[in-house]
Amino acid sequence: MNQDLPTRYDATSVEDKWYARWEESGLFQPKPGPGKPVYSITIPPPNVTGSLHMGHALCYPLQDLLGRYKRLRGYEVMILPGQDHAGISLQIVVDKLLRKEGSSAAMIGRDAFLERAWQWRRESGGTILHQFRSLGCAFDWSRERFTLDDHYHDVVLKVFIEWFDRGLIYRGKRVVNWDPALKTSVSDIETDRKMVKGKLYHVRYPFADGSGHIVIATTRPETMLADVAVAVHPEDDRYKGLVGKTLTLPLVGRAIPLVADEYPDPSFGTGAVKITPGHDANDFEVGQRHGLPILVVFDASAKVNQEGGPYAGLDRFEARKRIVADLEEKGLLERVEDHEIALVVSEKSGEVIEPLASEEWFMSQRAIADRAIDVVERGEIRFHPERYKEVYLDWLRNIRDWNVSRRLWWGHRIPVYEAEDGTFVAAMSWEEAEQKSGKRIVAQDDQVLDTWFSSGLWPFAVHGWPEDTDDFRRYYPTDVLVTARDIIFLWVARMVMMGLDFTGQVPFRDVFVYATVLTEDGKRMSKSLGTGIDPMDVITTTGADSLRFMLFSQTGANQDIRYSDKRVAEARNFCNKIWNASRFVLMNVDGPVPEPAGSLLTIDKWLLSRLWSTERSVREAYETYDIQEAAQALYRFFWSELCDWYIEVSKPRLASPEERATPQWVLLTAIESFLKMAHPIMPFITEEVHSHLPGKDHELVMASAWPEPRPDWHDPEAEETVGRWFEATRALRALRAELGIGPGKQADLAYFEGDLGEGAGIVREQAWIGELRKGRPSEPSLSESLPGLDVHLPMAGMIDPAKETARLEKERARLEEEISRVKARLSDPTFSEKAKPEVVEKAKSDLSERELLHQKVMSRIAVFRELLD
RNA sequence: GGGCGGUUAGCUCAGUGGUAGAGCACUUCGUUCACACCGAAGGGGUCACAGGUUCAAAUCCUGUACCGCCCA
Repeated sequence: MNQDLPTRYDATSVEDKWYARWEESGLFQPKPGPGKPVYSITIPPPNVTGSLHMGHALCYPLQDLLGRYKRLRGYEVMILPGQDHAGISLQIVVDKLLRKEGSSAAMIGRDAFLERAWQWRRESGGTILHQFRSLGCAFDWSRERFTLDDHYHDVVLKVFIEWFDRGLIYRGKRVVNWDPALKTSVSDIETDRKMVKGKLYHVRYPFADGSGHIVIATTRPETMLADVAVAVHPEDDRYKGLVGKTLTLPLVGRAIPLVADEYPDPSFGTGAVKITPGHDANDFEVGQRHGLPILVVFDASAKVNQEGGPYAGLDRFEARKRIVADLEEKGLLERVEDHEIALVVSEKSGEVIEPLASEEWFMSQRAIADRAIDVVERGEIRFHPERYKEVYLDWLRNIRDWNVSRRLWWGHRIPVYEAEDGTFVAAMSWEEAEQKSGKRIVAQDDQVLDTWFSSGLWPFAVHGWPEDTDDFRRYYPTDVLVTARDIIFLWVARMVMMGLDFTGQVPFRDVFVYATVLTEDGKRMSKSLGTGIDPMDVITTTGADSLRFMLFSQTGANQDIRYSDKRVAEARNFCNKIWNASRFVLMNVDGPVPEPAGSLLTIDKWLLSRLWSTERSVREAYETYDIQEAAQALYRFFWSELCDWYIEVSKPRLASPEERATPQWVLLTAIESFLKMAHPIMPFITEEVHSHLPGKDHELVMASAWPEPRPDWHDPEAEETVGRWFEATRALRALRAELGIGPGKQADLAYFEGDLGEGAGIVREQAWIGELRKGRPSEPSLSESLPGLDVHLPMAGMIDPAKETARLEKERARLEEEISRVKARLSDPTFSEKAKPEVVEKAKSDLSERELLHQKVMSRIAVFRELLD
C-alpha cells in the first residue's frame, strides 16, 4: 500500500480534507482537563469588508501556530475569531451599491440604509473568515463574534455611558481630519500622506497703524479667511518689539494680533506664521494657548461658507486661485516659490483631507493612560520585539484626547440624548434617558462611535462581560495579541487602557508585532498599485503550508518580510522532500516497530542526539516568537541531518533483514517527532504524512502530544565522532572530484591514517570507495589532512600537477595567514594575561594543529613540484 | 524637526566580545532502485564609513552617509 504513494506531494488535494477532519473531531474547541493550563487568544477582528491580503496570511496563521504549539504542549487552547463592523468601509461599499441602482443613502434614509448594510453583511461579509480556514487556522468558530452583535452593542453603550457619567467624554470643538467627500471625520490611520509639488506664498500683512508690514509664508492662502493671529518665535530678533501690535488681515480687514509662541520655526520662511485655529491642528493649539477665537470658513464639502464673504460658495481650490489673484492685485503677494507639501489624503475616498474644527465627542485620555504606561513599564505586558515598547510608551506619554464620533450611520450610534433644555444625558435607550434626566428628550445624537472604540473592548466584550461568565473567567486575560505595528496606538494602547479601566486586568500579557510583508523588490503591497499578491492564489496553486513556511521562515524580530514566488517554491520543495523521505521510510517498514533493546550504533545515537538538540531549539524558538529559528532548525534537521546523512548511511542496514529493525525504529521516531514539531508551521502536510505512519492512521497530529526526546539521547560524544566520519567522507569526495571521478562511480581504493573507529565502513560507502585501507599509500596519491586524520586517494589516472600545486598553494597561503594571525595574538603578553584561559588554550592548540597541517601541505607541494620539473 | 529600525556573499537574511554563517542564485559533475521540487563538489564577503573602548569589535560607545517606517 505504501508503495502506491505518488512521488510528488500534492498539497492542493489534501489540505481541505484535513481541515474538515479537524473540525469534525471537535479540535477547534478548547478541551478542559484537570490541571490543564489555559491558552487563549482573541484574534484581531478583520474588517467585515476585507478580503485576504498577505498581512492577514501572516497574522492569522501566526496565531494558529501559537495555538497549535500550545495544544501539543498540553494546553487548553481557545482562539476566538470574529469580525469588526468597519464603519466607513462598509458604508462606502453599500453607498456604491445604492448608487449603481440609481439610489443613495440620503434618498432611502437611515433605517433603510442600515437594513441594506445588514443584508450586505449577511450575504458577503463572511469571505475572509472562510479564507482563514483555507490557511489552516484552527479557530473556535462556535464562539465567533461580531462587533455589532446585540450583546456586543450593549457592552459598547455601557462603556460609553459609564465614561460619560464619569465626565471623561465631552463635546467640544477640535480640529479633525475631515473628509469632504464622505462628509465625516476619519482617523489618522485612515489617511495617507503623500509629497506633492506645491507653492509657498509669501504674503504681506500690514500693521493696523500703518507702520509697515510683516511677511508670512503659507502653503494654503485660502485659509487666511479664518486667520485670527500671526505668530513669531519669542526669541526671533527680527520681530523684537513688534509682538502685541495689531495687524489688518488682507482682503478681510479683520484686526488680528501679533503673538509670540514657541511654535513657529524661525529658520522656516520668514519665521512668521499665520494662525488659523479652525483649519490646522497646530494652529489650534497656538490658539488655545493665546485664547484666540476659532473660525471655520469651509462647510462639510470644503466649500467656502458664509464667513468667507465674497468668496462664499467657492470650492477651496478655486478660492485659493481667487485669493492669490486678489492679493497680487493689491500688491500684497511678495513672492511665490516652489515647495514640497505633505498632502494628507483620505484612504477611503482619495479626497484631500481638510483639517476642520468641528463639534465632536471627545474622550479624555490622560486619566486612563497612566495605568497603561505603568503595566508596560513594570513588564506586566511585554512587547516582542521589545523595541515597540518605546513606541507605545512614547505615544501614551504624549497622548491627546480621542475624537470618538463619526458622521456615519453604520456603527454604534452614540447613546447621548439631548433634553429640551439643551442638556445631554447618556443612556441605553430613549426611555432610560428620560428617566435618568427627568426631562423631556428631544433628540438622540445622530453620529456613531469610531470603530476603534468598539474594537478596543474586544478581548473582554466577546466573553459576555460585564456578566461574570465562565468564558470571561476562563479566557480573560488573553495570552497574546498578534498585531501589525501601525496600530500600536490606535488599537493596542486603547485595548490596554480600556481593559485596565473596566476589568482591572491587562487584556493580554504579550504583544507580538509581526513584520510587514513587502513585494519581492521591497515595495509596499497595494491593491491600487497592482503590487498585491492574493494569498488565495498561492494557496490554490501551491498550498497553504508552502505559503505559511515561506512567511514563517522569515518571521523573527525583523520589521519587513519580502514575499517571493521563488521562496514559495523553496517551501514547496521542502514539503516534497518531507513527503519523499517519509515515503522512502514507509517503503522500508512493514508495520509498527518496537524500540530495539540495546543495539544502537553510534550513527543511531548521533541522529537521536541531533533530534534532542533540535527539539530544544524549536521549543525555545516557539516560546520566544523566533519563528524563523524554529523553521530553520526543523529544515536543517530534516534535510541535512535526516535525509542527507542518516537515511543514506542506513540504506544498507535497511536492506538487511537482521539489521533493519534499529534504523527502522530510529527513522520512525525521528519522523514522528519531526512531524509534531513542524505541525504548527505546516499543519496539513504533517497531518497527511502522519496518517500514513504505521499504526497512526486513526490518530491526529493536531491532537497528539509534543515529542519528548529522552535526556540520555543527548550525546555530544556521538555527535563529535560521527561529525569526524562525515568530515572524512567529505574530504574523500572532494579528492574524487579533483580526480574527476563522478559521484556514484566507485573509486577502487583509498587510504586513511588515524582513527575512524566503527565509522570506516560508513566512510567507505558514503565516499563511494571500493576498499578503504588503513595506512599510507606507496603509490602517488592526492591527500587531505583533517585534525587527527589523513585521507589519501591514489591517482589512478591522469592528473594535472600544475592544477594540484595551485590548489595546495592556496591552502598553504590560507594556513600561513591563519598561523601568523594566531602567533601575533599569542605573542602579545597582554593577551595571555587578560584573556580567559580557555581562549588562550584554544589559540595554542589551534596554532599547533595548523602548523602540523602546514607541514603536510608543504610536503605534498614538494611532491607535485617534482612532477612538474 | 523628533522617534524607532536597517546597512554582513549576486539576492533574501541569521549572527550581541574570541579564526565570518544559512537558504537561494552561480560554476562543474551526476538519469546510484525516496525525491531532478534531487544528489555531490566548488567559487564568492577589508561585515556602509570614520573615530573610540578593549589583550581582542560584524558584535559595545560616539559621529557621518544612505535606506525604510512612525510621529510632528
